[in-house]
Amino acid sequence: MVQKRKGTVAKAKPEVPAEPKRRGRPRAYEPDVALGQVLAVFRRDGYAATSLDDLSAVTGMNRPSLYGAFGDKRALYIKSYQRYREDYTAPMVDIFKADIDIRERLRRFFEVALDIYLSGEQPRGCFTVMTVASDAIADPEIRALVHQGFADVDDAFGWCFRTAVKRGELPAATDIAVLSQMASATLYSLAVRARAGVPRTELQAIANGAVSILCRAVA
Amino acid sequence: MVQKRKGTVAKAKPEVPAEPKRRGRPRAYEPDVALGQVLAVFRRDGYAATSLDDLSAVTGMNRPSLYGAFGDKRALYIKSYQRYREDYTAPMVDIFKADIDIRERLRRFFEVALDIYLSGEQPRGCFTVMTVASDAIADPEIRALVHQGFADVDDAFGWCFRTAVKRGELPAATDIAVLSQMASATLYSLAVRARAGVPRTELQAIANGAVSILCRAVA
DNA sequence: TCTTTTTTGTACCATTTCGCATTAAATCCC
DNA sequence: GGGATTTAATGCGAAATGGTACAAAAAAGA
Repeated sequence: MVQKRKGTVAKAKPEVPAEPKRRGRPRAYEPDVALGQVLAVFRRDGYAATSLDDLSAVTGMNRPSLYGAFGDKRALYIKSYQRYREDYTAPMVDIFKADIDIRERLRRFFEVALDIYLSGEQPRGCFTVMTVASDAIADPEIRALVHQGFADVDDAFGWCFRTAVKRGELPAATDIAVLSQMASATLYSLAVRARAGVPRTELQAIANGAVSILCRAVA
Repeated sequence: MVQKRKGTVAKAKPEVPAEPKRRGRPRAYEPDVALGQVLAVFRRDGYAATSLDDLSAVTGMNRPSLYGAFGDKRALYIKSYQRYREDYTAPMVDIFKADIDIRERLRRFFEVALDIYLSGEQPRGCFTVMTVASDAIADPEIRALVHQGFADVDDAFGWCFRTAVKRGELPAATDIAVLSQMASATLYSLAVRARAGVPRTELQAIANGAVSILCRAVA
């Protein structure tokens, strides 16, 4: 039971942006928390291997509540995917804001990625890769999300390399598109190897090697 | 019905290495063919989303026959994985034997990979990546196969770069391990994007870009 | 022809899965 | 307090799933 404040000083403190004093029986769960738990299971087992009972168990919600709150399994997966993306854009934005050179920026980028991929007791990898590798990729809406994910990552790296060129860290003739896709490739490779159980030190070595190749001066 | 020769000139021509005139009712299927069909379904839908009924349907074998021939679903998956690896080592070996420079060798490597990843009416991607991204990766034996797959690919690229150094195409100081892992990363990236529906021309551009980065002379 | 051997094909079982219908509970508004 | 409203909880039902038992079929060998 989570009850937050009981109608004492309600007026002065809005807390959450909108809490319009709902009418009926109060929810026994926090939608955000539940979705986070759902995401964790999807990340562990993938789309097909996850049953609604699994999600019911992990959230403590029974199936009808789950259904009422989020919709069917497909809707739950899509919401989980969006949640995943939201969760991990914040730490990435920090890296963009930092006044650092391209090597350090890439290093931090891969470091955060490894945090994500290795989270949990068992390494989870990347939700996007898991989605692509599942039968869920046959779904047009999900495929569109994945494509957006690709583009966002490519663009993020593109910004990094473009900024590096502006700062004079890389030559003007740098092929930004190619480097970005190579950096993205490194990311997917880390995701795959991480989920397969490759230890973090080894993954860091791969990331470091990638940085040195991607940032070395051309002849 | 496939019957090959009936006891006419059996002695002179062994055809298949061992066909010891089996005793009971003849099989109504060709194990190799069936396993190929099983592989195709696993590649399309992944481990969890594939049911024994699906496999029964595609092979034309009923479930008990399937079970008797290959074992349970897990055994079927492992055998499919091994079959996948076997199927695609031959074309790779050809690339090793060819007397070509590193750029051409990598180009062909990625070309064959794209043939694999884009095979079928719907792009299938890489079995290894699909396995990693599924819940099957929790299985130690399957995980061992995946790790072997990683190592084999890294080693194959390693041989390519080592040979290139020997041939004077790359400087002696080349970090072969790093380049190999980058090439592997490119491969996984192609696999992921291919399965997500990225068109071949775009994938080829990525591959070409990777080749130019991996083979450019250092400063 | 009759037995033995191997596979096929049908049927079955226990469990899981998804989805929904219905009832019980908890809160707000009057 | 009484109705309205929203959610929780139980449970049903139809279909799918993995796996197996058992009898029929098709071949070889005696």
